[in-house]
This record gives sequence, C-alpha cells and structure tokens, in this order.
Amino acid sequence: MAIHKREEFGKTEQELAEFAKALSHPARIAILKVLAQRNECICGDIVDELPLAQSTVSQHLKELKNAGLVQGTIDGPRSCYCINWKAFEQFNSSMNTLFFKLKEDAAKCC
Amino acid sequence: MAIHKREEFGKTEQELAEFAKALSHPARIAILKVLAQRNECICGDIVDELPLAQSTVSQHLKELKNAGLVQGTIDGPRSCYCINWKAFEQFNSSMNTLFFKLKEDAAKCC
DNA sequence: ACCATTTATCGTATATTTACGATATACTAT
DNA sequence: ATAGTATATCGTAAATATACGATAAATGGT
Repeated sequence: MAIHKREEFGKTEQELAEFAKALSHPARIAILKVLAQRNECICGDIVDELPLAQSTVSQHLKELKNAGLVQGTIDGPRSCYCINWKAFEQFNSSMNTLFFKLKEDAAKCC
Repeated sequence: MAIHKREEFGKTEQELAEFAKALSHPARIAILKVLAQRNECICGDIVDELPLAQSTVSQHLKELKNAGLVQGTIDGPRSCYCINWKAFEQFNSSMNTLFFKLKEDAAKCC
C-alpha cells in the first residue's frame, strides 16, 4: 500500500498541488520574504534570519528551486538566490483561476 | 532532532502555509472541483469521481475541513460537504497579497 | 427488530518531510 | 600551498502524510 497516486490526477491539479506544496511550510514563505527584501540574496543572509540550521535552509531552498519558484546562481563560494517572478506569477494566476472557476461552477450547493 | 519548528515563524507565514498544505495534494484540488460542480456534495459522489478508496477520500475531506476550506453537514447517514467560500476567498486574497507585497519589496535583486 | 447504506475512524504499512550535525566541495585570500 | 569561508550533500532520526482494508456508528427502509 501507500503507493502514491499523485500521477492519477489531472495535469492542472498536479501542477497546482506542486506549487502549493512548495509554499506549505512557513520557513519557505519566510525565505521568499527575505529574498524579496534583500538585494543580495546570499544563502548566509537567509540562514541568519531563520531559526534553522544552515543545512535545513539549504534543503528548503532546494525545494523552492525544484518547484521553480526560485533560481540560484553560483557567485564565488557563495550562492545568489532570487525569486523566479515569472513562475511565481504563473502560480498565483493559476490559483486565482482555480478560485474563480470553481466559484463560477458552483451553483447553489449548501 | 526533527522537532518541527513551524511555530517559530510569523502568524501570517503559518496561516498561509497551512492553507497551501491543504491544497498540496491533487486529490484535494480534485475534491474541491467536484464540490463546486455538483449541487449535492455527498461524500459518495466524490469517491466515485476519484481513483481512491472511500477511507482515503474521507481522510482528505477531513484535512480540507481542518484547514477550514470545506464545511460538512450531516444529512441522514450521508454527509453533505461544501466549499467554505469565505475561507477560500481569504486564502486566495492572502496569496495575492503575499505575491504583490513581495514584488513590491523586491528591488533589483539579480 | 433487522438489514442495507453511507460515512467516519482505527489499525497498519510505506513514503515523504523535516530537522540536525558532519563532511565534502568550491572558491578566496594570504 | 594553505587556511578560511560559504554552501551543498550525506547520513540519520523522528514526525507526518498517504493509502488501504476492516470495523464501528448512524440512519433509513422493510
């Protein structure tokens, strides 16, 4: 049992769920905030702002990167991260579309 | 180790993350779609539409209910579920706020 | 009262997530 | 070359999520 069935759903559902999963931990939202507020998006800066170990922050960054919400560039021994605004906007607009489409579909249930 | 640190972040981050977590599985997005499309929001209808066992659907419904996105009313031996539009709208607007606020904060990073 | 139907919950197995410290890697500066 | 700094990755432990079948609970119909 417990074979995950994510693949058996529609593409739209899967993509939206993946983005939502990326934002499903407060640390990752906090990371996005730091990235947006600082000009220099150095990993160390993020570590300083969060109550987490460096390795944990790195792991969260990796997930944000995998989801496409964040991009990373190597800058010497440092890594410069920044928000992928295009992807973020796409996610946000997908979420809006879902909301308004559902609302439209809803008749007078309950 | 592995004591979760969700509580150590801001309230806004935690709330947004909680909503996002509720939408972080395609099955739950699919459930919302079924709820929006049908007038009668009977659990059994949802089970019929999804490739999941009844108990699993019930579990997903519980999570949506815990997150506040869905409400359930007992109707005889059946349960009538429906979307909590107010909560859903609040989530959607919080997500929009986050996006636009971050974008505003962002200077010329990267 | 009894049976069928519907749904929630329990028990359980497995997968994934979250967290940390330790280590490896990659670059800078001396 | 060597030392120092920054970050990613590895190994690991514990918590949570995901899924199922089985069972319990609650109602409706006969």
